[in-house]
Amino acid sequence: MKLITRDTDYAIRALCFIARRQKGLTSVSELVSVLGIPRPFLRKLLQTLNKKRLVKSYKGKGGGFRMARLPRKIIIADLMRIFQGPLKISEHVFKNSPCPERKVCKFKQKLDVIERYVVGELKRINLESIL
Amino acid sequence: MKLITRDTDYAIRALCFIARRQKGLTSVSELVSVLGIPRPFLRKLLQTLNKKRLVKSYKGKGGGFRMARLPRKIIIADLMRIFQGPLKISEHVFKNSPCPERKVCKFKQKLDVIERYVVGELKRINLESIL
DNA sequence: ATATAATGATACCATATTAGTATCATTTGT
DNA sequence: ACAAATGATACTAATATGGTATCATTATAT
Ligand code: FES
Ligand code: FES
Repeated sequence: MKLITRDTDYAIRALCFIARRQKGLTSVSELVSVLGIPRPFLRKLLQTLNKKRLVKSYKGKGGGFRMARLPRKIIIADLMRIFQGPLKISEHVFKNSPCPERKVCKFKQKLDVIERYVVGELKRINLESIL
Repeated sequence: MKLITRDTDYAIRALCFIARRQKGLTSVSELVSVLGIPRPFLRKLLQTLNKKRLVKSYKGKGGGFRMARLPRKIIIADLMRIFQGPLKISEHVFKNSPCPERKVCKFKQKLDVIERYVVGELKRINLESIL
């Protein structure tokens, strides 16, 4: 029952580090030495963060990454969607097709309530609030 | 981000069916034909439910399963623990050892709040309430 | 120009978890 | 004795997660 996968977790730590540096770039090498995250994995994460425009990358010697927006505009729920897909916790399933009873299922209804709360909270957590 | 695995899901459906039958036993064959769950898988689930004393099994011809306690005493959180292990959603991890910063980490603190809510709610859902 | 140090793109591999099967033993009613 | 049920247990398949490897591209410094 893991809400946060390692992708997301690592990405958050990397972003925290980058965000704290007000000016200038942060290279993968630096992040690796500080955070201890496996280099190729971290590189992959940063590349997707770049594609998704959460950071801006600069190639070439002296290059690296900087934030592409204010930390308070970086929402944990968005990071989770990027690395983990849609924020859904309550899909009853019937051999890979959605359960036919889902419209009336009381259990699903209760899970939906939980889901709404969880997703709501995750949308409220931004990078600034955990710096 | 799946809260409920298929084990648990199937188990709940099976229990619902068994619980609705006030008197007498329910066999795996019957459950299979009604619920469409793969037979050996369902058998495995019911065997663990029996070991955990949520149902009582009867062997031999004409045998099957019945509830071992009132539906309202069957708690979803317990089922999840049985099939999915401890109810934890917020473990920051650092290459398989727990993260050293977890005591002061603001993100973890926020996840803890979410976790307490979720687990609290899951403990409140019982079989009766979803019949 | 060229060497170097950085990221981009992509494909691949390893491990763990989840989902499902198979087989044989045991019990019980007829 | 036989048939119909569960018990125990080991195995296999599929998927998701975590991590590597490789080569291409870009920018800087000399
Ligand atoms: S949605 Fe199918 S039984 Fe709940
Ligand atoms: S508990 Fe380690 S960074 Fe949050």
